[in-house]
Amino acid sequence: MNLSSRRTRKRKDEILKSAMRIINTRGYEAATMEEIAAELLMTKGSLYYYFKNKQDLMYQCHHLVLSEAVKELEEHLEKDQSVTETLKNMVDTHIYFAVEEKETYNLLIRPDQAYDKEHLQSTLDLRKYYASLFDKLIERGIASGEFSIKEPVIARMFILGSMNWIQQWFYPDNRLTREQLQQLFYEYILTLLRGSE
Amino acid sequence: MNLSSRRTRKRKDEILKSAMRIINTRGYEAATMEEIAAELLMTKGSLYYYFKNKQDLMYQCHHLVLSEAVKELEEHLEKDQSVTETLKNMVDTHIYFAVEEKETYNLLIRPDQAYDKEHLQSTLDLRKYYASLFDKLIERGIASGEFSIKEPVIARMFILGSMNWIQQWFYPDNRLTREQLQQLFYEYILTLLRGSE
Amino acid sequence: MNLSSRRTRKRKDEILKSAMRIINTRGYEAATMEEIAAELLMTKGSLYYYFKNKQDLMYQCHHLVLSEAVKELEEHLEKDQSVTETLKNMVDTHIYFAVEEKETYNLLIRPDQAYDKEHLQSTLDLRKYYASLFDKLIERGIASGEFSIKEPVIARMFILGSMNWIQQWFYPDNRLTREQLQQLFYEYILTLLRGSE
Amino acid sequence: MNLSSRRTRKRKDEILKSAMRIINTRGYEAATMEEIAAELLMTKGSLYYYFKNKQDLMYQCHHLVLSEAVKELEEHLEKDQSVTETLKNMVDTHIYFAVEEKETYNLLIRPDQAYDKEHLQSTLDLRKYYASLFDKLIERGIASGEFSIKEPVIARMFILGSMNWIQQWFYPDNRLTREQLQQLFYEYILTLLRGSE
DNA sequence: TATGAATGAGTGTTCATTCAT
DNA sequence: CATGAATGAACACTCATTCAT
Repeated sequence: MNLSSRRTRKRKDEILKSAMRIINTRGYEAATMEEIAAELLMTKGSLYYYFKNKQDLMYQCHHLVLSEAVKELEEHLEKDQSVTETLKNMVDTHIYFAVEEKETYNLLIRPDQAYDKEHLQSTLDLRKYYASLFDKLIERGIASGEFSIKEPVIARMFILGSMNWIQQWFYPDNRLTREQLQQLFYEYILTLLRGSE
Repeated sequence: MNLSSRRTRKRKDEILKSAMRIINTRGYEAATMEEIAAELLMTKGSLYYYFKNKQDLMYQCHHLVLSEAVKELEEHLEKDQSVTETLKNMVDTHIYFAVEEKETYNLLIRPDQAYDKEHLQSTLDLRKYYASLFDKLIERGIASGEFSIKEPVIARMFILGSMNWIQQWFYPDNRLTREQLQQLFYEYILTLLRGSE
Repeated sequence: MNLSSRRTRKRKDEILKSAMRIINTRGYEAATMEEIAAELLMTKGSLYYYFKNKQDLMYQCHHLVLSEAVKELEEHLEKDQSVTETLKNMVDTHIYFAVEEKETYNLLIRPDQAYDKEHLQSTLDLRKYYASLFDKLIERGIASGEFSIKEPVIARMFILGSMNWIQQWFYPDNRLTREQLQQLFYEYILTLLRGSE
Repeated sequence: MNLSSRRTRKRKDEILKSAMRIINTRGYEAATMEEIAAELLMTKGSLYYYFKNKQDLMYQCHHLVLSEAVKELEEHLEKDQSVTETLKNMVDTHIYFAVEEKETYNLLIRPDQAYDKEHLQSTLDLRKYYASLFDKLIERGIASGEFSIKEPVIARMFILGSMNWIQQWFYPDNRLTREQLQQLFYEYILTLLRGSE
């Protein structure tokens, strides 16, 4: 990769960061190209040098965050740790992204309305893969006898849902820090997966 | 209440029903006054006779559904049943609304952006009250020794989140009916609330 | 047709007239919705109450003029006149429209770029029908022995082309009025169609 | 002329050729600097080293083609041939350019909108000169008694118009090749110019 | 009550043009 | 010479909102 394309890459990333800030503040549809540009002291038109259109920009934001999260989860799964330790790490990661990246992360409520067919498929695929990483962990726990849960896939939906919803209500303060929240959710999930008896 | 105002009330309700259908199909921001009116064979302008503006219409939709759900929950709590039976009923109700009313119900992601101060406060208050009904049940379970859960309020967030998220992924089919889903979620929640030991 | 829809129809026609003026001055692509609206002391947005989009407005302009011309030609053909008299009338009509309606008429150079599939087909069909009216006349002349021309369809192209081009160069003044032009062109065309011997 | 300016000249010509291709495909207004540059594996900005602006580039395209056609016509006129032979040659040339160069050639419908005063005057002058070459031929025919036509200048307009319009409808195929078209048009024009008696 | 009509602020997008490097 | 990057004016189109009738 040459110098120029590296610079372009860097600028693109700056724009993505800026866009994410706006998206996480205003929401997907309310985020305007104008505002995103303004944050970077650019003009609307300049964005179109880097991104084909708004949808493209949005998609790349979404994809970037999701990819980073996926990478972290994969690393946790590959490490040689106990199932519970891995669970703690994965819960930490998921909650971290849910809290820090809010909208950009995972709460794009209507990808079918925001994206065209191609972008949509790619997004759904990545989400599915993301979810499958949690399935893998749960299966591992079941295999080792540590977990005992009915309908593990639905349970995974249950668990991810509870974590995704965090963005709706959680604002870190001294009464409840993110770390405490992560610990609590880990314990709830563990209780759930271990089963009642 | 005289005849004329009773007619107005009826018409208002029709509009609300129509608006809900649109909102649940298109989403909050994508729902246009035009489309809502069209469903009723009215014209855009006429809506403004009944509702001050779009925000007002949206708010009343939201409020109506939430109020109905609240009423059901209150009835479950008042009935003379065991804690677990009450839990099952409340879970059923919540999931029912989450699935059937989707967007109108509870997934207005950014009430702070959609509503002005007055409407916002009222909405947040109602939500808080709604949540408190679940808290009440949990406390009852703890008092009776049936439940054992750390930080019950956070746990309630956990539980409601997992149910709210259902709308994001669940489409009823023969592999998983709403009834089965309600049963499974009830069991998960029970496991969680009973605690591990 | 009720009063209201008659009023709408009238307003639509006013807009079409205004649009034609702009189109005939500025050209198809250079004509902006803004300018068309301004001429009517309306705002851009209002145009969209009457027409789906710019393409729709343009198409209806085009279609209106073409239809009027077609009607006139049909009338000429139906009248009980000699072939040469009919020819004179048809030439008069064609040149009249070409001069007075310029762009709107027939010089939409790239209908394939301006229109979507549906509008395009309809336009091409109408043009084809328009041309066929001249073919009909020529055939009549050939049948009666008054005309003698090789490849009559190509000859019709030749003739219509020469008339269409008039808009490119003709501005009526005292050296050459439209009536004189119509007479001259009629004679040229007659000479051509009668053949050399 | 030094080496450097010769190179510039060559590059300029390449750009003109490329631009013509685009213009003849997309049309005058739809042709973008971006696309023209892309065909040459250049960037938009570079075009401005060779041409002052888009108008300048367009003008030079137009001028180049027109000049080439003028040169050919002049050669035909200078050759020692019969009037009819010269006519055939000139018709061949005109139709050749009309078909092959389409838009670039002669169908720049609104030079007054595309060009500023200077470029416009120059364009109109060249066109006038171009037309005068046909006038010269017609006069020659009249002088020799071979042609008999009323208002020869208007007739020349008639003839050129019919040929210019060819681009609007003609796509060469086996039912009608360009050569056949050229022959037919020559015969039509000859018939016309010879007059009826 | 209801509507037809109009408005105007906003939004995404395009594209010729400029200029430092 | 060439380019990457940025600009800004223009444009089509949307939609909540208003108001006379």
